[in-house]
Amino acid sequence: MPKWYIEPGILSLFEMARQVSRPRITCKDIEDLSIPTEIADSLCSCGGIEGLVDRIPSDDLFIEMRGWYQACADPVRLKILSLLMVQPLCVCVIKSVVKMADSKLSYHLTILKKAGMIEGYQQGNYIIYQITQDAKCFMEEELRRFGRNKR
Amino acid sequence: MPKWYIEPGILSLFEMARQVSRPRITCKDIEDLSIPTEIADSLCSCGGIEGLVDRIPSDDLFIEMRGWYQACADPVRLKILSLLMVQPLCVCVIKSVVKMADSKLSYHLTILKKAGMIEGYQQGNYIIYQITQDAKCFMEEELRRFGRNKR
DNA sequence: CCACTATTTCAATTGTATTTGAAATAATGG
DNA sequence: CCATTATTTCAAATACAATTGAAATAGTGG
Repeated sequence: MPKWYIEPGILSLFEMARQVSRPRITCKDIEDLSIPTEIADSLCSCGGIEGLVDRIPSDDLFIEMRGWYQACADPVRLKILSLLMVQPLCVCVIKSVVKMADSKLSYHLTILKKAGMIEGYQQGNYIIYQITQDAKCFMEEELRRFGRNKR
Repeated sequence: MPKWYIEPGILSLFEMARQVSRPRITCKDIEDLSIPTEIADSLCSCGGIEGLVDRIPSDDLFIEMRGWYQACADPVRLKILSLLMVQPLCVCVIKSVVKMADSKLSYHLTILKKAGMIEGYQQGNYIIYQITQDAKCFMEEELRRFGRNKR
């Protein structure tokens, strides 16, 4: 379990600092920034700026995540992913649903492929795309989340 | 439960079509596209192109989802979200972690705010940002997913 | 090998997101 | 009201992603 993982429902340090009488601990790396007491105190009890940084993932992970969300940041691509959740499809069927120029569709398919969200195999003249396991899990979860919010 | 929701683990129509002897049903909206038998059959049993479209969410939902992922599609913004999962923070503390020009940071904060992922309240001279409940749930789930994949 | 279809690649253009630095706003304390 | 600090806004410049149409690739069937 990575050190930055926070169990849902656990009282955050900030919430604790709010409830406890102000201890006014001073941490070396925050004493030069003059910040509100409430923030300063709870920041101190998690180890100051350093402690804060220790509790978050590495920059590399954020870069990896960025790639995934970037691929999702387009309604056409999300639609393609949803279509492929129903069943694997060849490009021409996807095209007949999303209705766009071949090269444009191919561009979006390439982006999804590079992000590891879909994969294609050739069958005769056709290329059949299917959604990857990772993307399927992600989309199931996300459609649930968004479906809940709006009816 | 929306009609496009698919219970995880259920045999997809595609998988079923694979196992059943080929029925060669013809649907009006796919008979003009000449596509591989395997695809055609399972596509028919889900109602052809029309049936396929019925099983996916509306374009509006994809547009809404796009907004969310677009906001996530940046390592700095993901880092800010992670920081705010530890505790609410004022801009100057965030700045001392992500180390960038004020206006740049403010730009990214605005994007997260517009996406409904963070919200800020003023406290004296400072503005304190906190992560919203929706964004917190999302990030917890997502950090779990990405944390699992790569150690 | 040829003609045909499905799909991708490429280079040029267009469009959108990000960065930058300067100026504006807003709260504070004197 | 003034000077100070924290933060945002704005317009111009830069960088990056998406669109377009033409050309290339790759499989099929004759």
